[in-house]
Amino acid sequence: MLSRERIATMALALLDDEGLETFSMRRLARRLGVGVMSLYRYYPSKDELFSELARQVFGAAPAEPAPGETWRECLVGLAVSFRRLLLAHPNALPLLFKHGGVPLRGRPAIEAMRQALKDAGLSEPEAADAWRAIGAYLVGYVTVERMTRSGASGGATPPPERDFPALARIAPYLKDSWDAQFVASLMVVLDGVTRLAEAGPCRPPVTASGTKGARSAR
Amino acid sequence: MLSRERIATMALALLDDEGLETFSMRRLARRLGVGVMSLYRYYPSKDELFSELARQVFGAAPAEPAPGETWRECLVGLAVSFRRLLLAHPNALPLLFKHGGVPLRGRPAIEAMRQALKDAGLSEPEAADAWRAIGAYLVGYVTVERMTRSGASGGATPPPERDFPALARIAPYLKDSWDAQFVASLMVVLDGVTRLAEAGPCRPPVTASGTKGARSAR
DNA sequence: ACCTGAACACCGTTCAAGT
DNA sequence: ACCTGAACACCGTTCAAGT
Repeated sequence: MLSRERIATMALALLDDEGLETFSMRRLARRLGVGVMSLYRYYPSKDELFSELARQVFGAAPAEPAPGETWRECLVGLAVSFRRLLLAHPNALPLLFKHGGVPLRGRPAIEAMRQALKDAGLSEPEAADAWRAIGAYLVGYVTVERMTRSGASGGATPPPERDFPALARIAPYLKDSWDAQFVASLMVVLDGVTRLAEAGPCRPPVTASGTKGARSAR
Repeated sequence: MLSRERIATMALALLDDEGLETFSMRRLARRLGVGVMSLYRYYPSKDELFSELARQVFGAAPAEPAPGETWRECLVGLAVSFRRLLLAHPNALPLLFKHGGVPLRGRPAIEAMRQALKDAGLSEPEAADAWRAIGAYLVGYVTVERMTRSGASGGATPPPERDFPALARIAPYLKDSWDAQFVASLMVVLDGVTRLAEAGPCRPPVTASGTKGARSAR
């Protein structure tokens, strides 16, 4: 018996196994042992199915900030969680963008991140700048990581799925260099946030003088 | 008369006009007024053609650092240039990753960036962390920008192609909010680099204590 | 209610010709 | 030398049936 859930589950498995490029409704149907058209009773199109997958992969309940954390610890925790979420199904990463109907803005983890920035003492516009810096870093790092790690495309790169403890012992996790470098470079970004915070809430906005020397591209 | 160049030029035009999703060898051939198979005399496969396009789009001569710039000005200039390069052909951005044979590492702009970081007083490993932070920020920001700007997919989003002067007057450029926010958040990252530089060359590496409180994703 | 085969308008690419 | 049509093994999706 077919169902939306059974289809979505198998679709995610197929995506993890074979990659986005070779995914097709016909292959999915073959795996489920049904005719292609049966799928269309449950999802009106491939796009709708992909939207569901995006929701399932990236809509996972985000980590709750632990009480008593500094804003920095909170941001590191959220960033690490987010990266693990993205890497859990590496082949689904492009779906985050194409089917971006995922409500990123309202999600608790995102709000927790904004709150952490406010706790750091940033004004509203400063927090927005910091938020974009961190968000772009996250997306960019994982994108580059996915594309660089073990060849250019496709192959299922099983993520380090083991749970790492909620408390301090993540040193072994840091042995893997991708993980370590992710955190190390994140520190650079967070140092920038620290500097913003230290400059106080009345820091003047960025002016043209700060961008002197920008040059045309070609 | 067909040629590698004529095919590549038309392919880029087709890509800019209609997006990556709907690009096909058959459509390209129709646009050139030839049979599909003629294309295969010049490019052995669609993948090879795409590699050529990636080289053409992202291999453009990068901006030279102006003499007398501070490292910060240099980095801002390079980042802005790189973003404009990526946005010049937004539909080609995915090619940068899929056909990443593009020699990013050896390119002058990249080396200039590394040099700017050394000028800031960073040690070799510090420069590597800072480099990854900036690089991930660039890729992430442009990726998010591309996916958010004017709907989810496809449509040709003509970039602001006007040349802006090499000297200070880039204030009008900053009127567009994507541009302004790109620079503003880049400042946060660069503030982090400044902090690294101020801490001196002997700053201890990131330790597990800095990542206390990281939590599992689900 | 639930599933499906045939058909349509597409793909990328091979191969054996055409000029 | 340069180009090509027919053919193969694929796509997503519509539509009119089958059970």
